[in-house]
Amino acid sequence: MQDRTYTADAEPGDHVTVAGWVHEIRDLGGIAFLILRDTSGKIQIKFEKDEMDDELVETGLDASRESVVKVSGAVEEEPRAPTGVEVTPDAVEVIAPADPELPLDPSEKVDADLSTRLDNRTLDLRKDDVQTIFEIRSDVLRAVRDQFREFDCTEINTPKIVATGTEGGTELFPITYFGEEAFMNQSPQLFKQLIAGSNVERVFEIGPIFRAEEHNTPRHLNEATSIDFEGAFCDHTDAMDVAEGIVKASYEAVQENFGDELEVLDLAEDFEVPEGEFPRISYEEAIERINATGELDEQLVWGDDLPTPAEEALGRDVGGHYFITDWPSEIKPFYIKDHDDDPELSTGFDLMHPRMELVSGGQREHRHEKLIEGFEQQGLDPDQFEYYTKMFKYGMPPHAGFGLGGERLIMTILGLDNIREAVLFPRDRQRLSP
RNA sequence: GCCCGGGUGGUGUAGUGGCCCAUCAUACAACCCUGUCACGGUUGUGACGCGGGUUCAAAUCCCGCCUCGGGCGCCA
Repeated sequence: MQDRTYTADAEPGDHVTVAGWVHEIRDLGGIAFLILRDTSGKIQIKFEKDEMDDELVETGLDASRESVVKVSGAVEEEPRAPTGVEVTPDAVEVIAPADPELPLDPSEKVDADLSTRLDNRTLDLRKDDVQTIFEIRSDVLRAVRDQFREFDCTEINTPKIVATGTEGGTELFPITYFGEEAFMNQSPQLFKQLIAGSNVERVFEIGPIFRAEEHNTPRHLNEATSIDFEGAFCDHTDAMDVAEGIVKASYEAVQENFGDELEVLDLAEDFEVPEGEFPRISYEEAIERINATGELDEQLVWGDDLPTPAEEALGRDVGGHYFITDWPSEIKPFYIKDHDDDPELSTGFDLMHPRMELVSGGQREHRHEKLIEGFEQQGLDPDQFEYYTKMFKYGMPPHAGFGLGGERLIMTILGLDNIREAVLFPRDRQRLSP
């Protein structure tokens, strides 16, 4: 439709053809208004019954809500119209009628449950705030890519069908690959390391990860988008700098490109760009601070993983993004390097938002013998990972990286209650369709 | 995987054994209304997740199943 004008571009004095959905019809008697909605916004179409062709009026006013219509007419300035302009139609065509019984209400007079919304995502996305979530998601991913390029990174794509997992076989979705057992990849971890070890050196990937865990929470998905970084000749502090830069660039993009929308929409009321450097708190200090809050029933001791209430208590105490560094080696995976001067301490770090963990990263073990030892210590068979370990025999530089949960980033930026709000078609324990 | 709490018109809800051929909002239909902007008014349409049980009587109590939400563990 080359002759179609977006509703937002209709200027007084123009004769336009607009096309979109019937948002609402308000019939006042002698005069009636049809509100037509497209991706750019809404515009009012005026029907004066006594002064206009009966058939045209009937076609326009008989259209059910959410039908797709095409309207041609003169655009006039009209202070009484919601957008200051309205169209007096000379032609109306219903292109695709909608069943009057809608599975949810896109005009948002009545809320729908999340599961009803996800079952009818097309209609759900016709709401301004829902559409804006995904416009923002798109822009955040653009900003993330731009920022990685600032950091001299090359974007890569690694396989999602793999022969072995990253950390064993328990959380993987098994599939059949030409009669052989294979899995959906839970993380690009091993592949991105193999590329960082080439002279590409610094890489990032934005792609899906698959986890077969049967959790059912507002912050977990079985298919998620991972934002991964890996850099040769980087240590864990460099990786933290990159993670911090990526998160801040995301907030800045939202502020710059969607600041006005956030003001208007019922979305992200508490939005603010994080200021200053993210504090880097050692695991040991984190435990002390959590215990000092007195919010936990039991005191934490060295070696404990941090349970959800502990993370929340520390989040309230810190009041913004922060890193937890220097985790005990035993609770971090085999590919994370220990500190040279203390093998009990790892270079692993997490980047936390007060609500939840966003990033997990660290410096990697690049020494072949140590890597093999690590496999054995975690009860994994190094032979199964030979495609990975053998490349550590041919000059693997020190390197570091992280994985950032893409949906968690969007969720925390916008203050969404449920991570499913940040995915068009989420995959969770119960949902495989649509 | 474990532990809680739910499923009532198209949508969102009220309703803890009879007072309910089930409330309200929205939607839809009809009528009235010439400037609405969540238009307003009147009338009407439309529902107790599935199966079994208890009872004179079940949306309501019990059992099983399906399904949704939340918490925990673990994670991004």
